[in-house]
Amino acid sequence: MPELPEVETVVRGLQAVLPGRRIHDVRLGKTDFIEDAAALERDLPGSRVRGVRRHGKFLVVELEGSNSGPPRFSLLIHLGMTGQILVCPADARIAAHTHVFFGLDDGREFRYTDIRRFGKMRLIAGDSPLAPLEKLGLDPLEASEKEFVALVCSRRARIKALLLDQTVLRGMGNIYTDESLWRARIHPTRLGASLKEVELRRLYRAVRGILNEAIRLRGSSVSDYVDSEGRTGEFQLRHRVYQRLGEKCFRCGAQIRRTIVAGRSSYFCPRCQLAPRTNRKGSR
DNA sequence: CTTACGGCCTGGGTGC
DNA sequence: TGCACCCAGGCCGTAA
Repeated sequence: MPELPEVETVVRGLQAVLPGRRIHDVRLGKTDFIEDAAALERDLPGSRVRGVRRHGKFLVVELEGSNSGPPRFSLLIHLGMTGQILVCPADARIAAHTHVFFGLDDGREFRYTDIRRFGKMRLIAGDSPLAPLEKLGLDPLEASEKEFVALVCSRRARIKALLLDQTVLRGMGNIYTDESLWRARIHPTRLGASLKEVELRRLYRAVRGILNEAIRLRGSSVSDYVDSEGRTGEFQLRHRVYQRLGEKCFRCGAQIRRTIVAGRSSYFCPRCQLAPRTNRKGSR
Protein backbone atom coordinates (compact mmCIF):
# COMPACT_ATOMS: atom_id res chain seq x y z
CA MET A 1 0.00 0.00 0.00
CA PRO A 2 1.74 3.12 -1.17
CA GLU A 3 2.13 5.70 1.58
CA LEU A 4 4.70 8.46 1.87
CA PRO A 5 7.85 6.24 1.84
CA GLU A 6 6.63 4.15 -1.09
CA VAL A 7 5.63 7.19 -3.15
CA GLU A 8 8.96 8.83 -2.30
CA THR A 9 10.77 5.71 -3.53
CA VAL A 10 8.82 5.69 -6.79
CA VAL A 11 9.44 9.41 -7.27
CA ARG A 12 13.19 8.99 -6.79
CA GLY A 13 13.21 6.19 -9.32
CA LEU A 14 11.33 8.30 -11.84
CA GLN A 15 13.56 11.32 -11.22
CA ALA A 16 16.47 9.22 -12.45
CA VAL A 17 14.88 8.38 -15.80
CA LEU A 18 12.05 10.74 -16.75
CA PRO A 19 13.29 14.36 -16.77
CA GLY A 20 14.09 15.46 -20.31
CA ARG A 21 12.19 12.57 -21.87
CA ARG A 22 9.58 13.31 -24.49
CA ILE A 23 6.30 11.41 -24.57
CA HIS A 24 5.62 10.11 -28.08
CA ASP A 25 2.28 8.42 -27.70
CA VAL A 26 -0.41 7.57 -25.20
CA ARG A 27 -2.38 4.34 -25.07
CA LEU A 28 -5.12 3.70 -22.52
CA GLY A 29 -7.00 0.65 -21.31
CA LYS A 30 -9.75 1.18 -18.73
CA THR A 31 -10.04 4.87 -17.94
CA ASP A 32 -12.62 5.10 -15.12
CA PHE A 33 -9.88 6.18 -12.68
CA ILE A 34 -8.74 9.04 -14.95
CA GLU A 35 -10.42 12.40 -14.45
CA ASP A 36 -10.38 13.37 -18.16
CA ALA A 37 -8.84 10.62 -20.25
CA ALA A 38 -9.30 12.57 -23.50
CA ALA A 39 -7.10 15.35 -22.12
CA LEU A 40 -4.23 12.88 -21.64
CA GLU A 41 -4.55 11.62 -25.20
CA ARG A 42 -4.78 15.17 -26.53
CA ASP A 43 -2.10 17.02 -24.54
CA LEU A 44 0.57 14.48 -23.59
CA PRO A 45 1.91 13.38 -27.00
CA GLY A 46 4.86 15.63 -27.86
CA SER A 47 5.24 16.93 -24.32
CA ARG A 48 8.48 16.75 -22.35
CA VAL A 49 8.99 15.86 -18.68
CA ARG A 50 10.41 18.74 -16.66
CA GLY A 51 10.49 17.01 -13.32
CA VAL A 52 8.86 14.62 -10.89
CA ARG A 53 8.00 15.38 -7.29
CA ARG A 54 5.94 14.05 -4.39
CA HIS A 55 3.23 15.88 -2.49
CA GLY A 56 1.92 13.73 0.33
CA LYS A 57 0.89 10.48 -1.37
CA PHE A 58 0.52 12.22 -4.73
CA LEU A 59 3.05 11.98 -7.53
CA VAL A 60 3.36 15.08 -9.69
CA VAL A 61 4.89 14.75 -13.15
CA GLU A 62 5.64 18.26 -14.40
CA LEU A 63 5.47 18.65 -18.16
CA GLU A 64 6.00 21.23 -20.84
CA GLY A 65 3.73 20.89 -23.84
CA SER A 66 4.37 20.77 -27.53
CA ASN A 67 3.46 23.80 -29.65
CA SER A 68 -0.26 23.09 -29.87
CA GLY A 69 -1.28 22.31 -26.30
CA PRO A 70 -0.98 24.31 -23.10
CA PRO A 71 2.67 25.28 -22.42
CA ARG A 72 2.88 23.84 -18.95
CA PHE A 73 0.86 21.25 -17.11
CA SER A 74 1.14 18.58 -14.49
CA LEU A 75 0.07 14.98 -14.41
CA LEU A 76 -1.22 14.18 -10.95
CA ILE A 77 -1.10 10.52 -9.93
CA HIS A 78 -2.39 8.87 -6.77
CA LEU A 79 -1.49 5.20 -6.49
CA GLY A 80 -4.46 4.32 -4.28
CA MET A 81 -3.93 0.86 -2.84
CA THR A 82 -2.55 -1.14 -5.71
CA GLY A 83 -1.22 1.39 -8.21
CA GLN A 84 2.21 0.65 -9.70
CA ILE A 85 4.36 2.69 -12.06
CA LEU A 86 6.97 0.96 -14.13
CA VAL A 87 9.44 2.37 -16.66
CA CYS A 88 10.59 -0.49 -18.84
CA PRO A 89 11.60 -1.42 -22.38
CA ALA A 90 8.63 -1.07 -24.72
CA ASP A 91 8.73 -4.78 -25.54
CA ALA A 92 8.68 -5.94 -21.91
CA ARG A 93 5.89 -8.28 -20.89
CA ILE A 94 2.69 -6.43 -20.01
CA ALA A 95 1.41 -7.11 -16.50
CA ALA A 96 -2.30 -7.75 -15.98
CA HIS A 97 -4.39 -4.66 -15.14
CA THR A 98 -2.02 -2.28 -16.94
CA HIS A 99 -4.18 0.57 -18.19
CA VAL A 100 -1.85 3.42 -19.13
CA PHE A 101 1.10 3.36 -21.54
CA PHE A 102 3.25 6.36 -22.44
CA GLY A 103 5.78 5.66 -25.20
CA LEU A 104 9.02 7.57 -24.47
CA ASP A 105 11.64 8.92 -26.88
CA ASP A 106 14.34 6.58 -25.53
CA GLY A 107 12.46 3.48 -26.62
CA ARG A 108 11.11 2.80 -23.18
CA GLU A 109 7.61 2.92 -21.83
CA PHE A 110 5.98 4.45 -18.77
CA ARG A 111 3.25 2.09 -17.58
CA TYR A 112 0.59 2.35 -14.93
CA THR A 113 -0.84 -0.85 -13.49
CA ASP A 114 -3.62 -0.89 -10.90
CA ILE A 115 -5.46 -4.07 -9.92
CA ARG A 116 -8.23 -2.35 -7.94
CA ARG A 117 -8.20 0.96 -9.80
CA PHE A 118 -8.54 2.86 -6.50
CA GLY A 119 -5.81 5.11 -7.86
CA LYS A 120 -6.45 8.42 -9.59
CA MET A 121 -4.89 10.19 -12.53
CA ARG A 122 -5.55 13.73 -13.66
CA LEU A 123 -3.97 16.30 -15.96
CA ILE A 124 -3.93 19.85 -14.68
CA ALA A 125 -3.08 22.79 -16.93
CA GLY A 126 -0.95 25.72 -15.89
CA ASP A 127 1.71 26.47 -13.34
CA SER A 128 -0.66 27.53 -10.59
CA PRO A 129 -0.86 25.59 -7.34
CA LEU A 130 -2.64 22.34 -7.98
CA ALA A 131 -6.14 22.46 -6.53
CA PRO A 132 -6.32 18.86 -5.25
CA LEU A 133 -3.09 19.43 -3.34
CA GLU A 134 -4.03 22.73 -1.73
CA LYS A 135 -6.22 21.26 0.98
CA LEU A 136 -3.51 18.88 2.18
CA GLY A 137 -1.72 19.47 5.48
CA LEU A 138 1.98 19.65 6.29
CA ASP A 139 4.52 17.10 5.15
CA PRO A 140 5.48 15.19 8.31
CA LEU A 141 9.14 15.32 7.32
CA GLU A 142 9.04 19.08 6.78
CA ALA A 143 6.95 20.11 9.79
CA SER A 144 8.84 21.41 12.82
CA GLU A 145 8.20 19.95 16.24
CA LYS A 146 6.36 23.10 17.18
CA GLU A 147 4.09 22.87 14.14
CA PHE A 148 3.42 19.19 14.79
CA VAL A 149 2.47 19.80 18.40
CA ALA A 150 0.17 22.66 17.39
CA LEU A 151 -1.65 20.47 14.87
CA VAL A 152 -2.42 17.77 17.40
CA CYS A 153 -2.74 19.36 20.81
CA SER A 154 -5.92 21.34 20.12
CA ARG A 155 -7.85 18.46 18.56
CA ARG A 156 -10.33 16.12 20.22
CA ALA A 157 -10.17 13.47 17.55
CA ARG A 158 -8.30 10.25 18.22
CA ILE A 159 -4.62 10.44 17.45
CA LYS A 160 -4.82 7.64 14.91
CA ALA A 161 -7.52 9.54 12.98
CA LEU A 162 -5.46 12.73 13.12
CA LEU A 163 -2.32 11.04 11.78
CA LEU A 164 -4.36 9.49 8.96
CA ASP A 165 -6.11 12.77 8.11
CA GLN A 166 -4.41 14.09 4.97
CA THR A 167 -5.60 17.64 5.70
CA VAL A 168 -3.63 17.56 8.96
CA LEU A 169 -0.46 15.80 7.80
CA ARG A 170 0.01 14.58 4.25
CA GLY A 171 1.41 11.17 3.49
CA MET A 172 0.75 8.88 6.46
CA GLY A 173 -1.34 5.75 5.93
CA ASN A 174 -2.30 2.80 8.08
CA ILE A 175 1.11 1.11 8.24
CA TYR A 176 3.13 4.13 9.31
CA THR A 177 0.58 5.47 11.79
CA ASP A 178 0.53 2.14 13.62
CA GLU A 179 4.31 1.79 13.55
CA SER A 180 4.79 5.39 14.76
CA LEU A 181 2.27 5.04 17.59
CA TRP A 182 3.92 1.82 18.74
CA ARG A 183 7.36 3.43 18.76
CA ALA A 184 6.01 6.43 20.69
CA ARG A 185 4.11 4.10 23.07
CA ILE A 186 0.80 5.86 22.45
CA HIS A 187 -2.53 4.04 22.14
CA PRO A 188 -4.37 4.80 18.86
CA THR A 189 -7.59 5.93 20.58
CA ARG A 190 -5.92 8.58 22.73
CA LEU A 191 -7.37 11.98 21.91
CA GLY A 192 -5.02 14.53 20.39
CA ALA A 193 -5.71 17.05 23.15
CA SER A 194 -5.04 14.45 25.85
CA LEU A 195 -1.42 13.92 24.83
CA LYS A 196 1.19 15.38 27.13
CA GLU A 197 4.01 17.52 25.83
CA VAL A 198 6.51 14.70 26.31
CA GLU A 199 4.29 12.27 24.42
CA LEU A 200 3.83 14.70 21.54
CA ARG A 201 7.57 15.14 21.24
CA ARG A 202 8.04 11.37 21.32
CA LEU A 203 5.43 10.94 18.61
CA TYR A 204 6.99 13.62 16.44
CA ARG A 205 10.35 11.89 16.64
CA ALA A 206 8.78 8.47 16.07
CA VAL A 207 6.95 9.60 12.93
CA ARG A 208 10.09 11.12 11.43
CA GLY A 209 12.26 8.19 12.42
CA ILE A 210 9.86 5.60 11.01
CA LEU A 211 9.31 7.48 7.74
CA ASN A 212 13.02 8.11 7.19
CA GLU A 213 13.93 4.49 7.89
CA ALA A 214 11.16 3.29 5.60
CA ILE A 215 12.43 5.54 2.81
CA ARG A 216 15.95 4.22 3.35
CA LEU A 217 14.62 0.65 2.94
CA ARG A 218 12.57 1.69 -0.11
CA GLY A 219 9.18 1.26 1.50
CA SER A 220 7.09 -1.67 2.71
CA SER A 221 6.00 -4.38 0.30
CA VAL A 222 2.96 -5.78 2.08
CA SER A 223 0.43 -6.46 -0.65
CA ASP A 224 1.95 -5.89 -4.04
CA TYR A 225 3.92 -2.69 -3.77
CA VAL A 226 7.02 -2.45 -5.98
CA ASP A 227 9.05 0.58 -7.06
CA SER A 228 9.46 1.96 -10.58
CA GLU A 229 12.03 -0.72 -11.40
CA GLY A 230 9.80 -3.51 -10.11
CA ARG A 231 11.80 -4.04 -6.91
CA THR A 232 10.14 -4.77 -3.57
CA GLY A 233 10.87 -2.65 -0.52
CA GLU A 234 12.28 -4.02 2.72
CA PHE A 235 10.70 -2.05 5.53
CA GLN A 236 8.04 -4.73 6.01
CA LEU A 237 10.85 -6.72 7.66
CA ARG A 238 11.07 -4.01 10.33
CA HIS A 239 7.38 -3.77 11.13
CA ARG A 240 6.81 -3.97 14.87
CA VAL A 241 3.01 -4.14 15.02
CA TYR A 242 1.44 -3.87 11.59
CA GLN A 243 -0.19 -7.22 10.66
CA ARG A 244 1.44 -8.90 13.65
CA LEU A 245 -1.78 -9.87 15.43
CA GLY A 246 -1.10 -12.34 18.25
CA GLU A 247 2.68 -12.16 17.84
CA LYS A 248 4.96 -10.91 20.61
CA CYS A 249 5.72 -7.24 21.12
CA PHE A 250 9.39 -6.63 20.29
CA ARG A 251 9.65 -4.40 23.37
CA CYS A 252 7.74 -6.19 26.14
CA GLY A 253 6.67 -9.58 24.79
CA ALA A 254 2.92 -9.02 25.18
CA GLN A 255 0.67 -10.24 22.37
CA ILE A 256 -0.07 -7.65 19.68
CA ARG A 257 -3.77 -6.82 19.41
CA ARG A 258 -5.95 -5.44 16.68
CA THR A 259 -8.86 -3.07 16.97
CA ILE A 260 -10.78 -0.77 14.63
CA VAL A 261 -10.00 2.92 14.93
CA ALA A 262 -11.14 5.52 12.41
CA GLY A 263 -12.56 2.67 10.37
CA ARG A 264 -9.12 1.09 10.00
CA SER A 265 -7.47 -2.02 11.40
CA SER A 266 -5.14 -0.80 14.09
CA TYR A 267 -2.39 -2.95 15.55
CA PHE A 268 -0.95 -2.09 18.95
CA CYS A 269 0.72 -3.53 22.04
CA PRO A 270 -1.75 -3.53 24.94
CA ARG A 271 1.06 -3.25 27.47
CA CYS A 272 3.29 -0.61 25.85
CA GLN A 273 0.42 1.48 24.53
CA LEU A 274 -2.01 1.93 27.38
CA ALA A 275 -5.66 2.57 26.45
CA PRO A 276 -7.18 5.80 27.76
CA ARG A 277 -9.72 5.45 30.60
CA THR A 278 -11.75 8.47 29.66
CA ASN A 279 -13.13 7.81 26.20
CA ARG A 280 -14.68 4.38 26.52
CA LYS A 281 -18.16 4.14 25.12
CA GLY A 282 -20.84 3.63 27.75
CA SER A 283 -18.67 4.43 30.75
CA ARG A 284 -19.61 7.37 32.95
C1' DC B 1 -16.97 23.83 12.86
C1' DT B 2 -15.51 19.28 14.59
C1' DT B 3 -15.97 14.48 14.90
C1' DA B 4 -17.79 9.72 13.94
C1' DC B 5 -19.54 6.54 11.01
C1' DG B 6 -21.45 3.95 7.10
C1' DG B 7 -21.35 3.19 2.27
C1' DC B 8 -19.16 3.01 -2.16
C1' DC B 9 -15.60 1.79 -5.63
C1' DT B 10 -12.79 -3.13 -7.18
C1' DG B 11 -11.01 -7.73 -7.23
C1' DG B 12 -7.66 -11.08 -4.79
C1' DG B 13 -7.63 -14.11 -0.98
C1' DT B 14 -10.00 -17.03 2.16
C1' DG B 15 -13.08 -20.31 3.86
C1' DC B 16 -16.93 -23.22 3.33
C1' DT C 1 -15.27 -26.09 -8.97
C1' DG C 2 -18.09 -22.42 -7.22
C1' DC C 3 -19.32 -18.57 -4.46
C1' DA C 4 -20.32 -15.40 -0.61
C1' DC C 5 -17.74 -12.57 2.15
C1' DC C 6 -14.02 -9.60 3.87
C1' DC C 7 -10.79 -6.06 3.35
C1' DA C 8 -8.04 -2.17 1.70
C1' DG C 9 -7.63 4.04 1.13
C1' DG C 10 -9.96 8.00 -0.02
C1' DC C 11 -13.99 10.40 -0.26
C1' DC C 12 -18.61 11.83 0.44
C1' DG C 13 -23.03 12.28 2.74
C1' DT C 14 -25.28 12.33 7.09
C1' DA C 15 -25.92 12.96 11.93
C1' DA C 16 -24.86 14.54 16.49
